[in-house]
Amino acid sequence: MVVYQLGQESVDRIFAALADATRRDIVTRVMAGESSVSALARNYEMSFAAVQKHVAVLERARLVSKERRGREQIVRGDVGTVRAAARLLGELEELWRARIGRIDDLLAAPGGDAR
Amino acid sequence: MVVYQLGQESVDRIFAALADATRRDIVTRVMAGESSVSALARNYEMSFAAVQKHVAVLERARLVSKERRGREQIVRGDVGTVRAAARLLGELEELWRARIGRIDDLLAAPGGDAR
DNA sequence: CTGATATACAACCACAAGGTTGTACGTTAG
DNA sequence: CTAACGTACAACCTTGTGGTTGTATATCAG
Repeated sequence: MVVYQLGQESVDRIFAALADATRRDIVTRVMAGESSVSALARNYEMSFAAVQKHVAVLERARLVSKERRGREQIVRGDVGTVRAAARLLGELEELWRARIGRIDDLLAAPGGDAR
Repeated sequence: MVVYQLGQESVDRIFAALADATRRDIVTRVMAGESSVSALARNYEMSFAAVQKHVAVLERARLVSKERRGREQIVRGDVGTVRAAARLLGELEELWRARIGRIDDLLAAPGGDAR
């Protein structure tokens, strides 16, 4: 399995890409099954060009990839990037858990102020 | 345990808030241990007002909460929101897994094209 | 070849984001 | 009381974002 090592700008792009309901919907669709850009566009009430831009944002964030098939571009979801993002959130949870652990330790120490 | 049910705008705010390295750093710090806004501000090379704005963005996204303590505002991380975001990403992974499962089924069916 | 389809991309617009400085006000230290 | 500290917020500026329309190009059907 490929392990993703992400720079700050990559993380910026991933979360920024996910901060739009249309783009989250696109990712949802292509994770469930690949689709051409025009087929995706038919699902939304905006112009084809707008959808094309959304796909481009997702592509820059590596949340999806495109592959040309004849005159169509087939869009696929990239689960590795999703997992990388989920792992970052998991690390935040871990920090929180560690803090709770320390608080428990403090409460358990009768003298307190254990430096 | 409280289960978070998020509207689209809430999800927008959460991911948008996480799409900035300074804000991710703030969340990281307050998950590890609470801190006043001014103490946070000392870690960055921007103005106090800028950090204050970042905290406000995180607060609107419910990634952190503030509590006044004397003249200071104490910032704390909200692990529930982080978990809610992680769960959304988990659902995307789940869609992907389901798709892989279906592809396996197709490959396993000798006749193919089972409509 | 012709016409419809799928895409790419530039130009434009309105508005939000991320930063600054300046001002005001409540709280704590001396 | 006074001064310093911590915060809040408004005004402003520059850049980015999300949409539009228009034009160009490549592929497929007949």
